[in-house]
Amino acid sequence: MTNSYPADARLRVFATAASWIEGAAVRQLEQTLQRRGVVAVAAMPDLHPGHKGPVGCAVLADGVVHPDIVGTDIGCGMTLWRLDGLVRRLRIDKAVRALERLGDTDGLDLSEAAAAGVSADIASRHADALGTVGGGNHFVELQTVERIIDAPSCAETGLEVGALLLLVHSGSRALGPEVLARHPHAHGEGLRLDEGGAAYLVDHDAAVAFARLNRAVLAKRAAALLGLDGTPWLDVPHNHVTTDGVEVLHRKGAAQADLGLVPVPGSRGAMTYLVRPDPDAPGALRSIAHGAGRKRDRASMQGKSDQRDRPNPVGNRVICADAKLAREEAPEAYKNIARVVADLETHGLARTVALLKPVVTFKTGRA
DNA sequence: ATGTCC
Repeated sequence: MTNSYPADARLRVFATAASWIEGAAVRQLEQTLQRRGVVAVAAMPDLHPGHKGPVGCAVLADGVVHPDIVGTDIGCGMTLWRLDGLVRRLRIDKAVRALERLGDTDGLDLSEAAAAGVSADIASRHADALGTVGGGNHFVELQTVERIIDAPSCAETGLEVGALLLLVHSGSRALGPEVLARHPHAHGEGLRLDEGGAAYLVDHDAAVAFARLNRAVLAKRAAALLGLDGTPWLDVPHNHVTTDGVEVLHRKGAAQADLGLVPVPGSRGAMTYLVRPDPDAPGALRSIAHGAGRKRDRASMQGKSDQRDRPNPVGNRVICADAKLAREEAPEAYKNIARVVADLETHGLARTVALLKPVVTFKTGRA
């Protein structure tokens, strides 16, 4: 059964019938099209309902910024680091014990804040948050290259089967909600760039920088705990605003597609697809899907098994001391990532470069 | 998503 999407020339939905999209998300798309200044919306195959609008879309507006499209987790995104190790030489139990200590937050090094474009004010007020994963769908994951799909691209980057990688999904922690609250806006009306929108964007950009630094600190800590040298490779936000001063491009759970390769993770029990986006794909607003997308909301997962010890096709170890969170984030709460990426390929938005397999997933060390 | 309900 296919969804019926709003008949609106401004809307493109990059999903086939195979990627089931909840009716509530489609209705939210309709509301998004009614917001002031919206000139185009690109919906991705991982689209699902969110708090103030659908997650998994890019929204282009003319002269107006809508802080509640981006929401609280300003700057959230994915960072991929390369590690100088091979999975066949990895001692899994030792790696699990090492990554369990990601929950400790003692002795964080703030020396890199200034170089990363984070002000001393923010760095000092949010020092305790720096290098912390957070909750929800955030994670740090040790991965290995499982399969090469695009051999020339992998040869070009030196990516080989069995290599180890770190994928970090996190955001601006408490800074994002603080920025959102500091810029009151009417739902649907947003803020014109010349009446408060520009001021929001200054604070927003600081949160984006803080989120990026937070991911880098997390990756650096994880590499150090594993005793492996790590090299930053990719950093791709999927919850933010970019603007040329007139057109305002919001991404809400949609990865930026003009920064090079993008890691598109499935659930904690599924592969991550490393893809090469086409930044000029017509109608896609320089964006692609940011993950598998939820197919079941968090509340509906309670009362089910947390699946922490259930074997999954990937066989990764999961560190998650919080049973409630483990249930919410169970693999069956998410769509099929292979299907989502197939939809991206069908529509010419991206090509798969390699499949990355989770080895150890860190969610949270505390309940 | 959130030093998430003190």
